Amino acid sequence: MTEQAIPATEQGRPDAGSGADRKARHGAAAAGKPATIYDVAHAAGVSHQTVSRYLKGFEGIRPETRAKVERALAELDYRPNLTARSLTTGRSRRIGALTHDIDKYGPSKILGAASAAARDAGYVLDVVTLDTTDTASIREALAIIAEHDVEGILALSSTDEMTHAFEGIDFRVPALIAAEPDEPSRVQSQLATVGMPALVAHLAQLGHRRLIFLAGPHHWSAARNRTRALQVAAETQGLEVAAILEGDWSARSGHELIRDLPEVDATAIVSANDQMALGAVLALSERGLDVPGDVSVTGIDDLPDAAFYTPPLTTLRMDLSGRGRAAFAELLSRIDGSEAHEPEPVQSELIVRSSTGPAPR
Amino acid sequence: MTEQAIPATEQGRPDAGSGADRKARHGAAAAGKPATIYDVAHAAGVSHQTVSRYLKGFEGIRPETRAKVERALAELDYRPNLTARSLTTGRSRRIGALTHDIDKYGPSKILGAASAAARDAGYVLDVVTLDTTDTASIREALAIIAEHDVEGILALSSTDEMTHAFEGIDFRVPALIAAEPDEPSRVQSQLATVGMPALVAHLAQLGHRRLIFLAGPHHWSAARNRTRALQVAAETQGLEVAAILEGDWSARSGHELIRDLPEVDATAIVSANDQMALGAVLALSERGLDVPGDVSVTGIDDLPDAAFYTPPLTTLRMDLSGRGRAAFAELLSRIDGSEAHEPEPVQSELIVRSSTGPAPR
DNA sequence: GCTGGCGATGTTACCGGTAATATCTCGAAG
DNA sequence: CTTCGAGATATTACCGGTAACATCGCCAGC
Repeated sequence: MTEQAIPATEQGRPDAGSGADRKARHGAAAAGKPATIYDVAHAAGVSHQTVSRYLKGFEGIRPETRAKVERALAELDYRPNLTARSLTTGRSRRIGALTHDIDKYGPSKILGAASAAARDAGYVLDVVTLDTTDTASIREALAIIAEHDVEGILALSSTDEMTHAFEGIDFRVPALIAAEPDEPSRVQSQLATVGMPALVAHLAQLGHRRLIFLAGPHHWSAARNRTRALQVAAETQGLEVAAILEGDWSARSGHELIRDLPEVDATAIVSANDQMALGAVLALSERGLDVPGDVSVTGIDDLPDAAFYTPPLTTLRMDLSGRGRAAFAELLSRIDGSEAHEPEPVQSELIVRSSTGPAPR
Repeated sequence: MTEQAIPATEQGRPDAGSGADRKARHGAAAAGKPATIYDVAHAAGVSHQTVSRYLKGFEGIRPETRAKVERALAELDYRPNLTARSLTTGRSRRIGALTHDIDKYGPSKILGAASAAARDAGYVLDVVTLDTTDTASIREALAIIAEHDVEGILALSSTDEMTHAFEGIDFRVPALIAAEPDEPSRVQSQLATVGMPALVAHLAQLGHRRLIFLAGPHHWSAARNRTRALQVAAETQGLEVAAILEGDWSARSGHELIRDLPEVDATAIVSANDQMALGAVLALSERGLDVPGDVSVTGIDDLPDAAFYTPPLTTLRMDLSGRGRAAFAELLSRIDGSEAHEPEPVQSELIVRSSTGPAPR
């Protein structure tokens, strides 16, 4: 299948003889280099455009032509060069993903789900991590992403800095922050209407009347969302919020907040995530308080590990994977202009385990 | 391919004035479209090649020309188009990253570190996740990555399937699996020579003589590595390994393995990671056994949360970030052919907390 | 039998860069 | 005063695709 096998069929050139080696490159695809559509076209004895048409699924190709192309394609193990394609079409099939705390469960879970959804849609995620949370470093990361010619931008952590960095930038491509789907809420938050009330009701039913809330960092919209939901639910159901303490999502911060409390004047601690709850449980036991004997503790998220904490944690299960998928789907619909089917509201479900029990006398 | 067809008019004409609109596109960068070097060249009144030279840092440009280019560059807020550049240079500044379990702490931590290292080197990571561990799906993911024209490929989980999928494929670019740096070991594993012996010595010193090992899944090279290290250390120090039970890294598996044990005939449980240790602790307490009063438990990794388990977990801290950075550095050196400076051996350090204590009588 | 129309395919232009080559300008040497 | 050479800059080709346009062959209609 080498070059000279195609005799004088060379298209429009009169001097068929000597011209044969002029484009030796397109003969038997040179050493190791991936085959191009020109190689395929040459091997099939058609024009590159015919190959391109075939690849696009164009119907009007005669069966015998089609067969030749298919054979050449298979023989040369052709793989399209996305770079070249993207240069003309502007479609790079790449999405920029922006995140810090990728080693934290939430963002990485969302990332994983978004990435899987992306792969199914033929996209890959260009991940750029942030060292710090300041707006400047976010802007820099955005610049890197922009150079890489992505079709959309997805931010995986919804902090104020992120929101701020996104404002006033002309991305030229769709960009969105994968926030909890309810914030800021157009529709009523499912967490606020169902999940959190259920959690609070659970505590109320156990006789608790006073609780301490461990909040997430205030610059995260998800944290504010959860705090607000708790406040509303507690008020509605007549529970008193003795204190709202702000942590940073980490177990360490949950531990420190409870450890440094002058006194634990509540029978329940509600934490904005599971990890702070984990730290709180440890701090309580260090203070000689039993969970759930003296104090009940709850989390939010339902990490896979939360079922195996000692004691297993009562928590609100949040569908983070769904959030990642939904975020990607939303972005995708904005990219190709298709109608975004209303995202199914993310469910939060109360999971009762042994970290909650009857309030002590 | 004959090119004499060129209208001949364009070339040498000196009529600078009227030609201005010939390429109106390159005038005031059309609506929203990013500026190209042609736009910049036009604005600066030089050729696009001069702009390209400037961008490459070429020295021999006259100061006044340089100034014009700089001004135009700033004015148009020029950003290079990586896609176009990569088409000619073949350098896409992209690395394909392959992973499953991205929501697990280990892989995501490694990914985060690799991504940060990549960003510092001007690269981004194209992340493709895997649903399953089978070779076929890995191959498919590799095909996706290959189309996206990456300069190197990094696999973040070192399972046998991954190794197998990598064999016999001509990637045309460097590819490596981010294994624990010691496996298969050219140099002696630091875990085997320092970390694990220290852990075992710690237990021996507390009077333990019999232990149960919770191993990771055997198809992970890291799991085999850890198992072997434990066996050697135990034998060397005269401790008996009562059983080796294989889990899947998850807390759930650790819990099940210990829960289903007919009897716990050992005074210590050594787990191949922290999460299985977490599950083991819960199972022990459900069996009425106190940690560390009746049984001591240790992990490996030192997850951020491990210090806040109840009780806080004695573990071997592994430098996963270092591993991610090292993997990327190694890949990068293979890409640009530079000499790979010998990777610093990843340290493992014994962290003693309260999940270990004196062996009971 | 000429011509219009259409289906199938080929040719050229273009995307935005970089590499290779050509041209232009000037100062120094002959 | 030429000529030469080197530095500075401009022109052209090319990367591998897609889009737009051109061409070719064949059949139907007048």
